[in-house]
Amino acid sequence: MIMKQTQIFIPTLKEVPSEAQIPSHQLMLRSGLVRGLASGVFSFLPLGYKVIKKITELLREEMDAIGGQEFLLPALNPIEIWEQTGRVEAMGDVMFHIKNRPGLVLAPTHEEIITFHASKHIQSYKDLPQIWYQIQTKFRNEPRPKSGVLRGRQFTMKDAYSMDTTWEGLDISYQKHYDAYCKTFNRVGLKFFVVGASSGAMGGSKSQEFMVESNSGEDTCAVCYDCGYSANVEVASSGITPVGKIDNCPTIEEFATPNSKTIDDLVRDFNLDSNHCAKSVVYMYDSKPILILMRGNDELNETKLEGILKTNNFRAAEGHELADFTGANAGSIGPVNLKTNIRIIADNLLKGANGLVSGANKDGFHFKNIDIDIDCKIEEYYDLRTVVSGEPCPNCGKELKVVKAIELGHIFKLGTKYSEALDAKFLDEDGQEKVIIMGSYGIGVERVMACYLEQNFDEKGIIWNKELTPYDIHILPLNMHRTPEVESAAFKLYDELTAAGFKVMIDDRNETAGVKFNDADLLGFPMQLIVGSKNLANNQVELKYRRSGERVYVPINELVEKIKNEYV
RNA sequence: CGGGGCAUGGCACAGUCCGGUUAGCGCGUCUGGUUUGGGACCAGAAGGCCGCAGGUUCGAAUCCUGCUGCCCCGACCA
Repeated sequence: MIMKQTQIFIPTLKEVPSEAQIPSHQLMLRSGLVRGLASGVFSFLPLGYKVIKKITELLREEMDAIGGQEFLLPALNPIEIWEQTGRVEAMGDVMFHIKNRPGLVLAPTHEEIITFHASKHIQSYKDLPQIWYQIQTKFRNEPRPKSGVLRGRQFTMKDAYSMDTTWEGLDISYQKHYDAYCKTFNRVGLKFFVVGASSGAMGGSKSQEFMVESNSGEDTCAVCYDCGYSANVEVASSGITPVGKIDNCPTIEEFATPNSKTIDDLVRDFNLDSNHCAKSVVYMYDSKPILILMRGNDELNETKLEGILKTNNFRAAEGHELADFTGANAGSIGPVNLKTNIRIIADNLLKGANGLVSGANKDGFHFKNIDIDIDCKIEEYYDLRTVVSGEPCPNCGKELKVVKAIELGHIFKLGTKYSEALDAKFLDEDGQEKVIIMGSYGIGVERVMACYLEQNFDEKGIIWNKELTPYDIHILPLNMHRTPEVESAAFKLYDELTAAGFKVMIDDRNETAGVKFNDADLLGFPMQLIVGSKNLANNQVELKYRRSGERVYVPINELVEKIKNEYV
């Protein structure tokens, strides 16, 4: 069948539907790739499904290349298997439960099912290692679906699982996936970076996330594009210079600050350097107070604090608690002259600092010329602050960028959590029974598409590349319906290009040139072939490259060869 | 789950505060004609139980109550 635009279902929209907030969602709707069906649930229309199929094919190629074997596991799962690993409880409300068949749940991921099958059939070390993967629909009852296809209740995931006999084997399998993921995302044409991550409810040891920088993202990461350092801002550090000592600093002295409640007030009223204004924040943990001393303009990172306190059971102290423990209200609290004996920790940047200004624990008064070594009782110094954009990279010293990011893929060293729970064992060379050592590796298929769109569009519409585009070439015959020579030339080119292996769509609609140009730019296939009577008179057609906008006039008999050479 | 916003032809919106014949505009769609290299013009047309259910009223898109759905912020997020 000839791919005539009049016969292909591509419901484009001139205006942006009000429900779409982010570029990828707007573009998907406007160019007729998807339609929303319910919150977090989407239908893929023919053009969008072509893109999905291209992504999944690419994923298959890269998974097969590392020895992966494709499965198709059911989305409908017996709850018993999930109970054995304790994840019914761990997943909580995220897992959909079937109401009129209480023994069944909808799978939010597939570690359990893979391990179940492994436990039945993997018997010997000779059966290992294995890499099993699938591309399948997942169901998660997200509390708040958002950002179009980025966070849905139903989505497609390429999930892979490795099974090894040893931890060294797991390292190898993990590295294979790491490399395969880099290759995949490079082929797709995404700018991405990798960050270390916590494994959360998945269990296991090491895990890394593949991230794409985007304002639509839900994670915040610090990235250095020079040396490749990257980390979630929850754990990121920077190479910023400590406050340090100044020479000939006078001794500590109290002074009245009646109108200075905040660091900014102090800086303004007394012409101070905010870096020398030490900020004190008081937290309560396990019913005990702790005073945290930081540079005045720094923000406390609660994830880091959680690591230090070894509990997530903490909160900022309330007003009356501040007065009870320190002797002053917020705005005049400091590490010196505290009413009660409380634990004090400080940020690394303050180590050895002097000349500091901080609250006097007496409303309306501060101390100046504080020497932290002489005047304070700091129990320990830690990295407590949140990294800010522009600070030096802790690795190479170049500028660090703090960016929002979308999580595209996640790789885990699972270990034996699932194989132990589901009794997936094998006999080793010595006849010893051992537990299979597993890894788990996921990529969100729709997210690949959305991330690509977030990175590849302009005011006119989408800019597809060869790897993902639904069609390679868009033929735009102008005034085709009244100029037979245009029509015959356009269809002849269609045949030749198709025969040469390209996916071609021909805009045979009876529309004006402007309409065709604008729709072609919106749909964004890499090349547009404009066939008009003027150029045809010179035996030429116009070739427009969507990404650069460049147009060249090509003799018809050279066209196929030219495209073959260029489009690789 | 907490907070906020929205719901009127396919899309984007006005009308709602202050109730009153046939609910309006732009885009899109259909018909005819004129156009024809960047969303063209003229003429005509189709398409709405104004989210759903109750209530108030002589009369409800408009006021009241309940419900549902969608979007945003937060919480949450293998």
